[in-house]
Amino acid sequence: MKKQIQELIANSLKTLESEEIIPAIEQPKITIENSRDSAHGDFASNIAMVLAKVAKTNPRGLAEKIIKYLPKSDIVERTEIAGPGFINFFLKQNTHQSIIIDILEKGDQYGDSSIGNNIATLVEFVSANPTGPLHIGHGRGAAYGAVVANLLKKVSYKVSCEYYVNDAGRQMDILAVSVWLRYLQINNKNIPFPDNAYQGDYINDIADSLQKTHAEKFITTTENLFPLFAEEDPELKIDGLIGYCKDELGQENYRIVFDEGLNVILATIKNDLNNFGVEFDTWFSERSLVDDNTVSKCIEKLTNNNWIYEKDGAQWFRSSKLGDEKDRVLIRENGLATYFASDIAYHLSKVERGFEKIIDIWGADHHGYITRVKASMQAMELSPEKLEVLLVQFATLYRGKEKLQMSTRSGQFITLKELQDEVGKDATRFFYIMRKSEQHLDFDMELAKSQSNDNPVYYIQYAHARICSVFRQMPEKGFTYNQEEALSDLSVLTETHEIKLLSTLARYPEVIENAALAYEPHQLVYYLKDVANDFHTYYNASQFLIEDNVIRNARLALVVATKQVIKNGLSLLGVSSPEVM
RNA sequence: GCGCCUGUAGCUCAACCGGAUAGAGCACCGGCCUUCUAAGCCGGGGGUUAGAGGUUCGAGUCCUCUCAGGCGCGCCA
Repeated sequence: MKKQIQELIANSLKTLESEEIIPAIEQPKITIENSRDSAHGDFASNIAMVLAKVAKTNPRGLAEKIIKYLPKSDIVERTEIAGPGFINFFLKQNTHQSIIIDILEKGDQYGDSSIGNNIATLVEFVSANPTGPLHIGHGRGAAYGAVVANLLKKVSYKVSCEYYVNDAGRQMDILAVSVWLRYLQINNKNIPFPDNAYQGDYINDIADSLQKTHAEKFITTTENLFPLFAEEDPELKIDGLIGYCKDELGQENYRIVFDEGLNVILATIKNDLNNFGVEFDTWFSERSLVDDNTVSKCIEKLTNNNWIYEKDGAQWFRSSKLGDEKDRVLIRENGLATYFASDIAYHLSKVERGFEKIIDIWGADHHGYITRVKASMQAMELSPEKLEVLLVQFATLYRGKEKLQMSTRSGQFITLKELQDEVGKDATRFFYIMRKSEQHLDFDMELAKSQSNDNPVYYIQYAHARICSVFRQMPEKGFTYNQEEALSDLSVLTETHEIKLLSTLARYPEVIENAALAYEPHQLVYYLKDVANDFHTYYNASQFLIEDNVIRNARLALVVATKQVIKNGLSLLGVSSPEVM
């Protein structure tokens, strides 16, 4: 509808120019707003104020001329000049009412848009290290990423969701050592366990299952193990243990222990995400980038193009030439590639797999990382503008006023699963995305539980359930609903609350498009609150199940359309639309 | 110290590429259930949009500075 009004104005301006009433001017984009106040009509444009200066006239005068030359329209009832020079558009009532027909025809597809043009898009999110179960911070990224992906799909981006599995690197070695030490402890209680190894009970579980499947296969002599615990620097201590573990077990057995930890934890993660309603198309292994030489190819290419130099025994990438604060190490003195090196290869892979739009969703603590990844894409000639990095602030967990410190290594954290079990899936997902993603989120579990009845998610779901209830009661009360007849005579929907609800429903496609293009699920959340509010108000003001056939049918059609929009919106958020509450 | 982000009602947050009188929820006060679910609706109080300048027809929104908070500044990931 906005587009139609835009065209009307564009036409008028063209006429004004050709009639030489105003000079030929370069036109800015004509913006049309939804009026906040119904006294200002349905839509408003500020075009007269924007163009007044270049047209060398005053805004109200220009507005008058624009209105005079507006082409006739089927949808506009009248226009008005208001305030400093706004042009307000009042729509004909049947324009409002016809949205019901549109909604009921399109059903689940109402709100779809083609603006994404089937552009191949990769959304990578969560990607937590598989060193433990997902905690509450990951949950926010999971909910956010899933909804962003849903929104983009709705507006015709061809979306693939991916989880990058960091199955290489030191953290994973620490995990393997943690498992191995717990395994050894099963047979020898005297073996110590370092503070900075992974403490969680799940490590014991993995060790137990290792014991069950492989019995005593990984038990080695431990005489040389004990002295390693004497090392004072905890990081050196754990590195010493890693080295010892690798040497004692040998490559093959070390891999078995390592993979047991990886696979068990990854399975837990997958399971928790599925239960949370978050699914991935691909699970991309970091190790695979090393194994298939993508990493080394990248290093080679960068070296050939003089993006790499050697200093202090390490290989450095000249990121400072591309906007970064300093150069970054790709290959360490000890010969191992850094995480950043893998990431360069990973982004090469993303481009090589044909993705035109690459969305990375990271925790906000990684924001300093953006410049160097873009720099690396530049150096790799990979069009860094394809990459869009979205940051999600961490959620801080509270129990009442008590802030819960969390760290994966210490094993003290509330998992996503526990949160979901306690708060419920719908409320958890809704809570996570009802705020702008770059805002801090204080997730108070006490509050989330105790106030669960006041949670806005129920407000919206309640509207849906109420509508379902109306239709359950209908036959009991001896009424019928004839949709065909309803759609042929919607003109009886003229009450204030009806018009309000109709115009809110008409906004849905625009909301989806805006929310998708801005990667802002919370826009949809706020919109759905509006829909629910308009409906509840209407519900309290008007009776739907009444004798008058024409009015009853028309009202029920409006109510069905409302139900459809709520269901479409909630399903994008991954929240259920209950029929009974 | 440098860089990025944030600062809106008592609390938690909105405000559609700069638009009209800055809006909701919670909390507080007052109304509405012989009528489709009161998990609801209606009304009321509550603001110098952290502060000071600037840009223009017009600023919560853009620019500069100050203050306050968060995050980042590894041959960790």
